Amino acid sequence: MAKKQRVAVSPAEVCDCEMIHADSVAAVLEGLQDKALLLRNAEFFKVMGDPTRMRIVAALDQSELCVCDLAVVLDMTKSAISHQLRTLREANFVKSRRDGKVVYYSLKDEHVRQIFELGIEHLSEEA
Amino acid sequence: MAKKQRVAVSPAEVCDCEMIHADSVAAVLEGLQDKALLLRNAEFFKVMGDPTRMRIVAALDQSELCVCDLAVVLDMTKSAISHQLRTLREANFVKSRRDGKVVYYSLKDEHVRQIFELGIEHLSEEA
DNA sequence: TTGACAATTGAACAAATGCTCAACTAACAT
DNA sequence: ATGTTAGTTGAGCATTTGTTCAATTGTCAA
Repeated sequence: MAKKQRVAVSPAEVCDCEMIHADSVAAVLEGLQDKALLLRNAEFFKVMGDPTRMRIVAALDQSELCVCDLAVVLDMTKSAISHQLRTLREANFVKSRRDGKVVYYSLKDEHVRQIFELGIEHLSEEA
Repeated sequence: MAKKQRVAVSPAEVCDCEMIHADSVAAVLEGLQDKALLLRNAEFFKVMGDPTRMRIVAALDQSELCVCDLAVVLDMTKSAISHQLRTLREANFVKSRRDGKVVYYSLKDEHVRQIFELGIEHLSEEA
């Protein structure tokens, strides 16, 4: 009984429908990850969820490269690449080091490499 | 020598910069995954890269649920949920079964569960 | 058949996003 | 100092995207 009170407000007040399976809903609400954590997780996947950023990660997965090299590899302008590198940097996907006029980028950690490669693996299996 | 010809066109023609490290570029181009594969990979991550879809996946990771239940759990309208379920269905993230008026959704395979949970793990470690 | 409810769908609208272009900074060579 | 090249940045623009709202379909019960 006490458990049921976990659903604090009446469903009718917060959404446009009745609660069909009160038990399931209560159980899921109980075990569900923290909303903030899930949002951060979405944010993480979102970074990889862009064609250009995905290709940059794939390229850096092989070798450290400068912005110019990346522009050649992806066949895009330095500006476009640089904008996306900013996003990747802010999301902690890549790190950079400067040597003279040239800025070299590389993947930040195994973490990123692991997720990227797992995605590739799964797609390869499906085929 | 022959290897170098892999870069078919002059860099100046396809982007706005000179090639700084011809060797690195050639090597990366050589080993880089097929572009189409990378785009499909980006598409895959993109699906998880939305807060609502992420939360739906998290909820279904715990239990099969109907649209109404999901609406209560996420505190959103059935319509909004249904739209996102469509995206998830088309991307093969979830499957559905109908029982009378009610449609139940669940995660399609281990694949999805594995990637989702790997993301969560990594975020948890960082903290 | 009629009414009720679960779910889906399409149009519309606001917000977010990625690229281009031009201007700018940083570092080096002359 | 001046010029050159690598890289960054901000504004502008077109595209994509997520939610809302209203209308519609599907299923069951009376």
